[in-house]
Amino acid sequence: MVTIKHIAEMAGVSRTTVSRVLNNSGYVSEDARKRVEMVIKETGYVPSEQAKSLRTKKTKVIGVILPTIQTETPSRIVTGVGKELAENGYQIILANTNLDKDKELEYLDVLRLRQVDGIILIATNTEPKLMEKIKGMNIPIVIVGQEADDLMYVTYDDYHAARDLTTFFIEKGHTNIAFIGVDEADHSVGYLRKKGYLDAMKSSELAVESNWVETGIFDIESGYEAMKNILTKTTSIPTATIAVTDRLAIGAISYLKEKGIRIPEQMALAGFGASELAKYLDPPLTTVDYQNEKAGEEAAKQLLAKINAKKYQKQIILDYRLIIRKSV
Amino acid sequence: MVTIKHIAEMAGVSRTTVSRVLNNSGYVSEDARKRVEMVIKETGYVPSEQAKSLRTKKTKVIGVILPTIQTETPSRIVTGVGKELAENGYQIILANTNLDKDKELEYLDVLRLRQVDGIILIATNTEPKLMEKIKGMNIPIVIVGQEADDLMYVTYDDYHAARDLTTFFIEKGHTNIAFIGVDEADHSVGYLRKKGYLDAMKSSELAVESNWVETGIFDIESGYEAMKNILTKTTSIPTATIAVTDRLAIGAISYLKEKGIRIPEQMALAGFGASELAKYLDPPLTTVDYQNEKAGEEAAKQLLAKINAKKYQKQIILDYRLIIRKSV
DNA sequence: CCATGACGTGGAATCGATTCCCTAAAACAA
DNA sequence: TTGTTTTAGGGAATCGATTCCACGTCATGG
Repeated sequence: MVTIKHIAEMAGVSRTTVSRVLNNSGYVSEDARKRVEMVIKETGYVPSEQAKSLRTKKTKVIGVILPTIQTETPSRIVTGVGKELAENGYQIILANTNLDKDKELEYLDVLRLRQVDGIILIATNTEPKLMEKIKGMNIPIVIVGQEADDLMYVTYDDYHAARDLTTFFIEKGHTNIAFIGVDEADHSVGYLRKKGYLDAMKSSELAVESNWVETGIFDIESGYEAMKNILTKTTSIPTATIAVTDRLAIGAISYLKEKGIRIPEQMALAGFGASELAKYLDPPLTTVDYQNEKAGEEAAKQLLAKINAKKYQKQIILDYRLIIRKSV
Repeated sequence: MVTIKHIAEMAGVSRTTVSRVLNNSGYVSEDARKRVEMVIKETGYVPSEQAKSLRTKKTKVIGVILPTIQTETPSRIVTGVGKELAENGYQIILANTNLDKDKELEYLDVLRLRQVDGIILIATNTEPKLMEKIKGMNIPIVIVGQEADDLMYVTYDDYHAARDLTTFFIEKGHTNIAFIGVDEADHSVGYLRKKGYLDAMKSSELAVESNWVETGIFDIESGYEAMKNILTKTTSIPTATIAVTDRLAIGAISYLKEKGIRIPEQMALAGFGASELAKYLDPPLTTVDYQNEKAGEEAAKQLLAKINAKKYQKQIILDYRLIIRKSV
C-alpha cells in the first residue's frame, strides 16, 4: 500500500510538503507541487482516512439511526440524506433498530465510538430517556420526524395536516368521521395527527364517538382490524375514515372490499404518507404528501452546517400537501 | 477524551498491559487485570476504533452498494445484511447509487479508501467493466442478485422461477402468454427471467408472438405502458401476462382496470418479488417469493467467513416459492 | 547594509491504539 | 545448586497521516 511516505520519497520532498500539496495549505513551490502531483497521479495514491481522522478527529461519516428500512418514509429520508452527504464527501453509517426502541439508545453509543461526525435520528418517539441521552452527547444530532423542544430537528406539520384533512371531510358533508391512529408515544404520528383530527371535529362541533377512534400498529393487518372494529362496534356507522398511514388505510380498504362496502360511496378514506402505491389502489387513495426526501436533505444540510461551524437552522417544520384522489 | 494512556497511568501499569487486558492476550496477573478493569469501568473508557484500525488494518465496517433504497428487494436484503453484521459487531456503510451505474464503480473506490473490510454489492448488471474492477480489488466482495462466474455471489434461481411460473400458466390452459421484462443488461431480472419464460413456451410448443414481449424499466408507469402496448399492438390477444416485478404488474393492473378488463377472467397476471402490497391488490397478485432477507444474511455470513479466513461458500443460489393468488 | 517579512521546506511530535522484543522474577526440573 | 520454562510487564517502534516550530533564502524598504 502506498503511503504519504512513499510519495515523499519518490518526489524527493518531505511528508510535510506532500501533506501541504494534499490540503493545499502552507507554502509550496510550483516546482515541488508539480513533482508531488505527478507522483500522486502515477501511483494512484489516496490518503488513508483512518490516519487522517486519527489526527484530525473528523471521520466524514454520519450515522443514521432508523426504525426500519422497509417502509417508504424512512427510505425516502435516507435517500435525501444520502444525496446531500454524498455531495459533500460524507458517508453514511446505517444503524437499523428494526423497531426495537432500546437499540436507539444503544446505537447512539455505537456511533459515538465510531467517532461519527454527526448523527441523524429518524425518530419514532420522544421518550425522556432518549432525549436526555441526546442532550448528553457532545456530537451534533438532528432528529427527523419528531419535535423535540430544544434539540435540532426537522419534522412535518402533522397537526395541521391532520386538521386540514379532517376539515376537508367535514366540508364534503361528512359528520361521522372515524380515525385509525397509532400509539401516542409516537408524538408526531400518534399524538399530533390525532389531535388535529379531534380539534377539527371539535371546532365544527361534531361529536366523536369513542369507538370511532381505533389504534393500530404500523402494519397493514392492523388497519384491517381497526376498520373491522369500527364497523362492528360503533352504533352510528361513520361515512369517512382517516388513517394515519397509507398502510393502515390499505388494511382498511382490504376489509371494506371483503365486506363489499363501496369506497367512497359508503366509506370515504384517506391516509398519510403519499406512498407510491396509494396512487394505484382501487380506488386511488387520498393521502397527505410530506416531503420526506427533502426532510432528509434538510436534516443533512443543517447537520453539516453545524459540524462545520456555519450558520444553521435549529428547527425546521416542513410543509405538506393534500393529494385528493377518488377514495373520497 | 480518555485514552489508553490515561487508563495505564491510573491503573499504574503500562499501555501494553492495558492493551493486553482489552484484547486478553499475553500474560497479565490477576491483580493487574483487576486494577485495569476497575479503572476502565470507572472512566467508561472505550478504545478508539480509528487508532485500532490504523494499526490492525481492520475497520469492522462493511460497505453496501445498492441501486436504490426505495424498493422492497434491496431494502429487504439490507435488512438481512444488517442483522447478520450487527450480531458480529460490524457496521454498514451505505452507498446508494440512485440507479446510476457509474457510481457502482465509483463507490467501490470510495469504500476501498474507507478501508472497509468487505463489500456487498446489490447488483443490477454484470457488465465486464464492473466485473473486472471487482476482480482487481483485493477486498472481499459478495454480489447479491446476479451470477458472476468466478466471483462470490448469492442469487436466486431466476431462470427456474420464471420457467415454473410460465409452466403454471400453460397448465392452466393458457396458450397466449405475454411477458413484461426489463433490459437484459440486468442478467437476472432481464435475461434469465425472460429465458425461463421463452424456454417454457418452447418446450410446450407454444409460439410467442413478438409483440407479446414488452420491455419496461423498473417503475409502475412502464408496466402500464407495456400492458397498453400488448393489448393494442398484438393480433392475437394474450390471456395471461407475466411481469418480471410486482411493480410492473401493478402498472399493468392499472391499465387493465382503466379499460375494464377483468382479472383474471380476461387477463391472468403474475409478478415477481412478493411485495407486501401484492397481497392487498384487487385481485391479490400471484407472485414469486424470493428470500431477499435471507439472501442478505447469507451474503453477510459468507463475507464474514471469508474475511476471517474461515470456510465459506463462494456461490449460493437460493430457492424461490410461487405464491398463487386470485390474479390467475 | 541590515532588519523584516514573505516564501519554502523539513524535522519531529502527535493522534491512540497494537505488538515485537527484552528483562526479570517465580516456578519447576535435573 | 544450577539451568529451563513459564509468567509478568514495560520500552519503543509502528500504523499514516497532520501540524507546530525552526531554519534557511530572497526580496524589499528604510
